[in-house]
Amino acid sequence: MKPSGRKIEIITTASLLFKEKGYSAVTMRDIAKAMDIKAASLYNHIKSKQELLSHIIISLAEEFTTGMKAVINSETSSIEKLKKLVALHVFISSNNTQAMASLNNDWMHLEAQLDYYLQLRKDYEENLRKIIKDGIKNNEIIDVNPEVVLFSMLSTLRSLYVWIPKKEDLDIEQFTQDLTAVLLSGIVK
Amino acid sequence: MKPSGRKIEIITTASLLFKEKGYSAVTMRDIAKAMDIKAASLYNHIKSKQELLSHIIISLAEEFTTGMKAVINSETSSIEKLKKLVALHVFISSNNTQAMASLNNDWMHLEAQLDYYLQLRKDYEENLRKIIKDGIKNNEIIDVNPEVVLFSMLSTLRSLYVWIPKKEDLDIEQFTQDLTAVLLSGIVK
DNA sequence: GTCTATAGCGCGATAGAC
DNA sequence: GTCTATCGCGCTATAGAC
Repeated sequence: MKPSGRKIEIITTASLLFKEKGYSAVTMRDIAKAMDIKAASLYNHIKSKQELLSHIIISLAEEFTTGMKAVINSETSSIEKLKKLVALHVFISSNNTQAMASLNNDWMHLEAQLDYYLQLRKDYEENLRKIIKDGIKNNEIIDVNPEVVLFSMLSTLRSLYVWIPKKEDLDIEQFTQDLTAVLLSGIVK
Repeated sequence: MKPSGRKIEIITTASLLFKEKGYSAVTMRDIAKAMDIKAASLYNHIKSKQELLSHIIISLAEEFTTGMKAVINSETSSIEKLKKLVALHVFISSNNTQAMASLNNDWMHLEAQLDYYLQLRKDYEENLRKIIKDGIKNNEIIDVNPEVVLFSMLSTLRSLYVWIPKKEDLDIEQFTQDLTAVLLSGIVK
């Protein structure tokens, strides 16, 4: 059930504003003004402000879930899986820089879909944790607390949306390579 | 001008709620309710809601600035400076887990002090960038895009406040060591 | 599909009693 | 130092004209 036409425009505009100020600080009047219409007109296309947030966050979260499934089902080494995940995050983040902000910062304002979101998030983390632990068992990854590795990787991957749009003319291929190298092999010579 | 007594309690309560829902979604009535008083009573101790946010963010930002100055003035290798910065972030974050949330997520709602905050933040990043670039020149750090290193480190360090309180009985010493190892030397065996 | 008008509510903040 | 009462405003959302 992909929304279309005017509704897409509203969602896109909302994402942009949610990124700047956060869901709670953005009003329907702000969204309308950015589209040069009146706030009441928005309701001809959408049901509520909450519906906007919900659509933005859930569709992105499901995209990550789909990507994670593909990685898990690919029969490669743990390190190779981590490399695929870095690429997945760079890909999704660079194509959804605004929506990623809501996913990261406004999920707590979800209402009906909050539990579903939390489940997707928990499953994603659990899958990543398993990849890391398997890598340690396989002797592919150093024997350090897997929680520290999980935290460090996820923090960086979740912040990509802030960083990517700041760098003009970013070569995504090159960037993915550099980031993978730094995350996996560190920076010490 | 350290605030004292009841004012401290208000700031502490506000930090806690700001972390849960963000500045804009927290009302003065929420803060008052958490303290078992009425919203109007808060104004006997503070000037405005904005004053709360401003105090929380600016005092923390200045703490980071002070820490960064000490690191820069310490005459050691670039790698040693990075290690000190990891320890600085772990130290400040573990002692201010709530306030760190506002620093990271609600700075855009600052009014009078927004420009000052942005300056502190810019200076901090600039100082870290210089440490990294010097490390590359010195042959201490691998020759990769310094922006990627800057981004990756800062993302992880800025997320510590989310992660630290989730781990009960965290051994801060051990954690700092593990995190430093992962950030500097990577995870590949 | 957009408008004007407005309902119904909650917000930050103030006044003044105790 | 906390209270009750309230001001003035902005919010989401709806009703109904065009």
